[in-house]
Amino acid sequence: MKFDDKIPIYYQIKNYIYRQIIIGELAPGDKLPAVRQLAVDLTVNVNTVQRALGELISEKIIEPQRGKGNFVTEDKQTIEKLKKLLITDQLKELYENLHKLNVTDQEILNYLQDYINERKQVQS
Amino acid sequence: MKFDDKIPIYYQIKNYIYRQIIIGELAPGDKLPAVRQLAVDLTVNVNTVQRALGELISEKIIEPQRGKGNFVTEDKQTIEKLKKLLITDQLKELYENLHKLNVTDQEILNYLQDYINERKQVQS
Amino acid sequence: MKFDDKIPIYYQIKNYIYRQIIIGELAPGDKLPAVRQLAVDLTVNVNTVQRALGELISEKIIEPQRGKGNFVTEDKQTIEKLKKLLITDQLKELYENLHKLNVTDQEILNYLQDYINERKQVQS
Amino acid sequence: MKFDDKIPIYYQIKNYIYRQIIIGELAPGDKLPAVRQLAVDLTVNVNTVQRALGELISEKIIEPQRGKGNFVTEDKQTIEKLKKLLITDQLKELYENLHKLNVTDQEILNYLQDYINERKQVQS
DNA sequence: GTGGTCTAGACCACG
DNA sequence: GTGGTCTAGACCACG
Repeated sequence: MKFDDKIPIYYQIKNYIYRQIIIGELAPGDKLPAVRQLAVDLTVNVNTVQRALGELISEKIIEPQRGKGNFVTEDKQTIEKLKKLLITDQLKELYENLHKLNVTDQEILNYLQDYINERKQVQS
Repeated sequence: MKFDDKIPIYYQIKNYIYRQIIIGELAPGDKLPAVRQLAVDLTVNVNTVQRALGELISEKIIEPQRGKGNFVTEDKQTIEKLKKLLITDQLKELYENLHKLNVTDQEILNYLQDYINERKQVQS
Repeated sequence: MKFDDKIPIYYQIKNYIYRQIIIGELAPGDKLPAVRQLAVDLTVNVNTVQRALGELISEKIIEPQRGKGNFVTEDKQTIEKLKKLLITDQLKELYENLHKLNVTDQEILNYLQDYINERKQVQS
Repeated sequence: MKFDDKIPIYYQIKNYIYRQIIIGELAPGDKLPAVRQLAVDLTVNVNTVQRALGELISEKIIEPQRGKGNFVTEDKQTIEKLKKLLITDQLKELYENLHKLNVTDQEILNYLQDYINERKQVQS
């Protein structure tokens, strides 16, 4: 995994795990890879992983079981809320950043439509 | 100005100045506020402002004139390119982040449309 | 049983058994539940129970009999002393912690009286 | 400072700072000693202090100012609530632990009164 | 000088 | 094997 060096790594790991849960790669009740395994997979230090997991635990996204590992919350509502929150955060950021550049609502939609079309063409 | 404490402040200042230039708040050839003034306005340390300006200078977005201050580039094409780059970066980030959450192209557009509509309603 | 995750579980199990003995749930000479049974009851690993019992044995609170199990000491004085010790430890901890918050002797008593009164009202 | 080796050090540091704030040793708006200074004073590692402070920050008890240090919240209500919470937690723990030993409400009060009297005598 | 983040490595409680 | 905590030491952003 590549990290953006402008943002704390533990923070990017949090977002990575958020995503795994939302797309179902990690289902409710699933055990996360061992902390040390995650550290190897992500080529970061164990403590950095711990920091990310620590925050996820305090957010009730994952639940630790002593000596067994960390598990994705069984509460599907929590996950559903998380998904909506992440999506809205993204939309909000795009919207506000483009508005600060004096781009109008309609232009934002057009730009996005164009962007998507271009990606399709490149792809095909 | 509020800063996101996950991202270096000097970096956020750079983006702030990019925006001022793109929306014409700072026109080509305009003199930027004095470094010390910017530091006061942004409630930030002078060194931090200097670091942001240093990078803008090496990117040719602004040009220093000895003893006079810093001036926005006269090259309108550079500014136009900058604007496109910033917009595309935003779109790309939204698009990729939502795709990582398994949101389809059409859904992205719908979500954005919904988001914009909701904002309008709140506003009015 | 719920465990405080800031304190070693074996330590909390020790206190749990202390209590069972003091309130007579486990009388002098009584056989303790089998280690494996305790582990199930407390939803804890057998090793953890063993560690707690090991310390209780070295404190002469319980006595192991080869192949038969562990038995509560017959020495009632030992139990009586244990009770006084536990109570005094509790009082000492309360007293010292509140004194560190600059609460006076009289205030401690008042606070406790108030606390007890409130509990009664909630109950009734 | 002496630490109880059954409880995480970072947790004991949190409580230590809680106390300093409640007794006014650290007043609202006061700057805390530098992280590295605290580490020296408490003879623990800087990271351990950081962990304690990190939690105090997320609890809004202290506020970090980038590059300047950490400051006690100016919100006296937050501090007042904290004090009440700490006292109630102590009372609750005493009460519940003694009740588990079958000590009655009246006995708890008597024991505490006796304990306080004894301490006075020893002192004088 | 001040806090924030990270790495490397260790030891412990628990399963 | 698994996570939790801690130490020692480093580098960076910011003041």
